[in-house]
Amino acid sequence: MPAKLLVIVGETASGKSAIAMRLAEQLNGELICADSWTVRRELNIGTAKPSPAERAKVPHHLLDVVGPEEDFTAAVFKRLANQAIADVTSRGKLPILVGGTGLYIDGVLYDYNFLPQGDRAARGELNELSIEALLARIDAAGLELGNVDIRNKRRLIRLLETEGAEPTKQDLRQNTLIIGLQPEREALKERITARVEAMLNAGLEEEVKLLSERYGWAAEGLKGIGYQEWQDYFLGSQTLELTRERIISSTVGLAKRQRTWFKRNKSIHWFSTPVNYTQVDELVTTFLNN
RNA sequence: GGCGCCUUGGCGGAGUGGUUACGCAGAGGUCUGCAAAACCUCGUACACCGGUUCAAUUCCGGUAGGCGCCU
Repeated sequence: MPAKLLVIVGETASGKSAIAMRLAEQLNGELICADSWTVRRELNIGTAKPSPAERAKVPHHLLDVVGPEEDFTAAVFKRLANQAIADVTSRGKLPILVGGTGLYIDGVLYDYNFLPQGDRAARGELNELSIEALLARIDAAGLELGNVDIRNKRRLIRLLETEGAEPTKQDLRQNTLIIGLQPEREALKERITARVEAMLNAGLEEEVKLLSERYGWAAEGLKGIGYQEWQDYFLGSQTLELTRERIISSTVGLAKRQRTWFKRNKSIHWFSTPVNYTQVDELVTTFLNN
């Protein structure tokens, strides 16, 4: 029987951090961040990374584990997250997995057997090919398309890389409680707008400028929301106002895709926001006492 | 008052006498080593009233609103 694990999921700006901090302090817990962007060093303001003050109050794991230009994958995350969970548990504390990157979370909770990693150079070459050419290669290799989306290049490339191997997953990890936060649409949009405003006031422009100069726009870390939108601005072809609008709109789009991802998970206990803490506490207490 | 031009789905913006672009926004969805990624699906709108026609958003006339010029 694996150790108890509390999980908090939800779309971006749904208020996950606040409730996670609260529960961690209340339950003597430590946070493990399941976020594909806060894992990167130097991306601080644009990723809404927990502040030094918050990190001093409650230990946060898996922040700042790779540089802005390095590769990072869901499979690596899974390994690190499992190590962190074991570590926190071994010290008698409660691990709390919190984040909005659905694939990372599911990889841990459902024990995905990530298939072999593709060769980087080969992937680059395959990327140059057309859909037709990729389909021809798949056919030549004798691979079955199955229900792979044939209009999605990445999936076709992945099929070639894995040579048609079947991925597997397990049932939900035992001793796991998943709490989901679902804000009302309009409220979320307001929260996102306010957050982007706060990022700008906190010096996002300067952060992006430094990073783009140091690593270049092609670096992985500069491709994220809150970063790539600045490229045109620095070229002088886009106003600050429009840059702001684009960041907000990308973020809203992200929230929507995250919602879609979590929606299909029937094991999540949903809470609308503002969160009713009494109900959450009740649920968590019952979980921990069983 | 006279003459001319314009009026397309939430916004922008094409176009056609019959098969009803497109972009953005919005909605729904897929998802196993790039996931803040990549990809898929969804909108019968043509100001109003008549007329011509087998058929009008598309042609003709009028009405309303907007824009411009003239007296």
